[in-house]
Amino acid sequence: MISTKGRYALRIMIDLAEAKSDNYIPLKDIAERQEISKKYLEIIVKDLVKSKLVKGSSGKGGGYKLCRKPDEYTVGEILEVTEGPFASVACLSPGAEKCPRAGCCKTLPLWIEFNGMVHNFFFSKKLSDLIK
Amino acid sequence: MISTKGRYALRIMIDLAEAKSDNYIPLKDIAERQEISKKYLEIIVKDLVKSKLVKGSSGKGGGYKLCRKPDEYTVGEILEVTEGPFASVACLSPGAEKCPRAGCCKTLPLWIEFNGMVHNFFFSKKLSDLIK
DNA sequence: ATATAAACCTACTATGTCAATAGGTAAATA
DNA sequence: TATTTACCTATTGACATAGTAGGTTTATAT
Repeated sequence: MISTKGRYALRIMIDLAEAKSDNYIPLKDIAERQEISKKYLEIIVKDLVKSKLVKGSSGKGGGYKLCRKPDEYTVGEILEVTEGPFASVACLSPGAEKCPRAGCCKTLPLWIEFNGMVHNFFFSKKLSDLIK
Repeated sequence: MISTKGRYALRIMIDLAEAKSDNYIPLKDIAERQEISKKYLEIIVKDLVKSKLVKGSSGKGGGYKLCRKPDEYTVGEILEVTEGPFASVACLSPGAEKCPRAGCCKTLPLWIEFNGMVHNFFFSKKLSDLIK
């Protein structure tokens, strides 16, 4: 289940990618266009800034803009920044204590295969694929 | 993220599918083999019984057994019974109030495509594929 | 008949995550 | 210097997850 954080992050990125000018776009404008609380978007955009997906500029005339061209972002990296790494089951999440049953687990190969498929899906989609 | 309920349900089904005899298998045995609390498995197996995936028999000599052959179950139906329907985002879950932005949402096609892929993955895998 | 072993049933609980809200401070521009 | 914007810390209500606890009913073996 993709949470609102990831989905809203993607919408922020799309909104920025669709901007005609090279100016910084205030979050207030994005919030209005996307009909999402600006306060909540602040939390999300902070993750995007921290991960160098967007850059912010304070003060009058400030806002946010992309750091790269839309075809240089994958959907996967945008989602991972806000949702954490893709892991369909707990035992596959990075930093999980290794399961003592891993050697004999009949379901593990299924989760690994699923995880790989999900990863591949999102990392082969680009931000530019979602525009227009 | 697949929760323990779905994962344990799958392990119960695999355990039953691997039983040599046609006898009912007590949950106590499954719990010991799988190293999962029997009490918790009771909750999960109840869903499996309710959905006619397994049948139970009370009393001495009782337990659980499959209702069909292992190749007649899909992994998808087992997971859905315990986890609820697959829905990668809230707006695609059955019974969700329809989103007013659906018409112009740039991300919706992505979620629909992803959802379809996940659904197809799990419903084309059979229980018998996980054995041995 | 009766002891036993099993399913079946209802309720409770601790913990954590999600989806925000609230109220500020710092920075840059007009 | 007023205004606009990003940036920061803390808090909250609701819900889901992952169980635990203790009992009742049902069927079999002796």
